[in-house]
Amino acid sequence: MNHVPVQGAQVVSRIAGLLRIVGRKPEGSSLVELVRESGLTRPTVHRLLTSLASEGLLDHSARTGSWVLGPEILLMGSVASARFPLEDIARPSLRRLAGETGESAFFSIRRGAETVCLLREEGSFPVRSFVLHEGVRFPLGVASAGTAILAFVPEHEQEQILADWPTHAGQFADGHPEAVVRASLHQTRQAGYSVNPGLVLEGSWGMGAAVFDQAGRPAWALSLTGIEPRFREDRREFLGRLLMEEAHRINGRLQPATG
Amino acid sequence: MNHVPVQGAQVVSRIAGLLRIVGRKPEGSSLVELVRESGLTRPTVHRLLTSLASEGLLDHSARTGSWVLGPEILLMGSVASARFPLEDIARPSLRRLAGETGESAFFSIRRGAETVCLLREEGSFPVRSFVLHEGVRFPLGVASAGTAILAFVPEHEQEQILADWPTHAGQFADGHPEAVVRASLHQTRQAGYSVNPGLVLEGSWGMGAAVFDQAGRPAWALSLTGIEPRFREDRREFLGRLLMEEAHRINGRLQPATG
DNA sequence: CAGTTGTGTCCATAATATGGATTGAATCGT
DNA sequence: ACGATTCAATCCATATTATGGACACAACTG
Repeated sequence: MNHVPVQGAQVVSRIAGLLRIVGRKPEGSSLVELVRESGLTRPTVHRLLTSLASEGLLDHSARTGSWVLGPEILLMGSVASARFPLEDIARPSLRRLAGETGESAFFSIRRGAETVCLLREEGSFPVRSFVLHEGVRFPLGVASAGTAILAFVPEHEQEQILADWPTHAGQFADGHPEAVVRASLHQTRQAGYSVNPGLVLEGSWGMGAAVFDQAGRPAWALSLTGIEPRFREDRREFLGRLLMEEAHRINGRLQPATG
Repeated sequence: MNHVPVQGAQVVSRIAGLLRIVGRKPEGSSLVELVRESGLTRPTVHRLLTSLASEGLLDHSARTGSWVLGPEILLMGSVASARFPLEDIARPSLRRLAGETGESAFFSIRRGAETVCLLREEGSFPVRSFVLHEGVRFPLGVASAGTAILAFVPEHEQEQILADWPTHAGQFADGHPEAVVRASLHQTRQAGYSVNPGLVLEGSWGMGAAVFDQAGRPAWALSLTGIEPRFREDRREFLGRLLMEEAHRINGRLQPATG
């Protein structure tokens, strides 16, 4: 949880943190889980959650006891997406990717030093990975989407992240030694697309391509995931070309996500 | 702003209020506007906005000075919509409605004693009303969507709202005397669809049909808007039938929005 | 260039959120 | 069947934290 409250109102920071955690999993989170992840005390978390729920920002499933994003978030999200017409712009590409490859296709956005999965389109192939779904966050440089984006970020920003790699990578530091990441970034710049050979979860492979905003910055990514046998050498070129083709169609059509 | 902070954390209530106000207009709101609408003092609003922006929940356009919903809202909205697959379920109906009628079509949700516009699909007819768009809220019973929903709400809830109609209707009380609303509700129950003969804005007509959730409650609505000549008597039956047909397709397919 | 309107910042004060402690409910293991 | 364990909910004295009056500044306006 590397969020530095900037000034004043740290309640805002706490609330935002809780919302983010709840928003990571569509099925929601339990109180203890939120206490653990947020680092706050139980009474505080409980009170904030209750208040947020009474405002409609969260929902509390009495049955399972889990907290999920509420209807007001849905409403606001609907308004926010007027500025980012993802369904219109990215969805068709995901449909084509999933359709032509059979794998599951994803659309992610860069948020600071993270990527967040925004859209998912299931493929037809019967074995599917559920590591990635809407709301899942990875540090930049981890997983195919984050690698595709980081590879095309300005060098000084890249170095900033790599300089303190273990901290940045957090729980993924083990499976992603700095040298491997650097090599992967280099490879990505060469090929134009990234390959994640099951580093996040063994056997669960992925490939990604960066999508650039109007200002030419890598702000989004398309990616595919599936099991290892579907990402063998001979198929990679085909998948990579497809990803880059679709990324190219979206390039420049989405506003930069400032902030 | 009829929001009663339930317990504890009233900052949450303030924050939620601000987010709601910002979320009413896709183009965002200015600081003064937010101060006026929220009833808070300027420094407080400013501090909260700044904090919210630093968390990515809002964006601050330095150029226009207006505050808009930020990328984090988009992300969370994307996750929340996994629970309410509006694009999959409601969008096709809107496309058909707009396509077959030429008018603009809308999908709204009931939130407590309000309706909130969630989706908009522009029609082809060259004169279009922009009274209704994503994020716009009306008191239940005002505008065609709110009338369609209120008409099928359990009678005691209906009476609860009508009992204190002027307060509930707020700025719309003038154009919507209680007697007119009662008649309109009755009419809606008879026909199955609602008609708003330009009560919100003269010349801007609308028609709506309620959509019921799995529990059989009127929780959503489809509606059409356009100018008066397009809603003359002879065309209303056609539009009403179309609305009800599409509403019927969606009925029961959307979860109830608890809270 | 004085008047107006809107934005941004400071800081003493008071109000508000905090969290340790307690109780209650539910699930588990033997 | 029952103590042990885990999780949820609530209370309330305390001090941390948000508050808003006052001030400063910038951008228009007539």
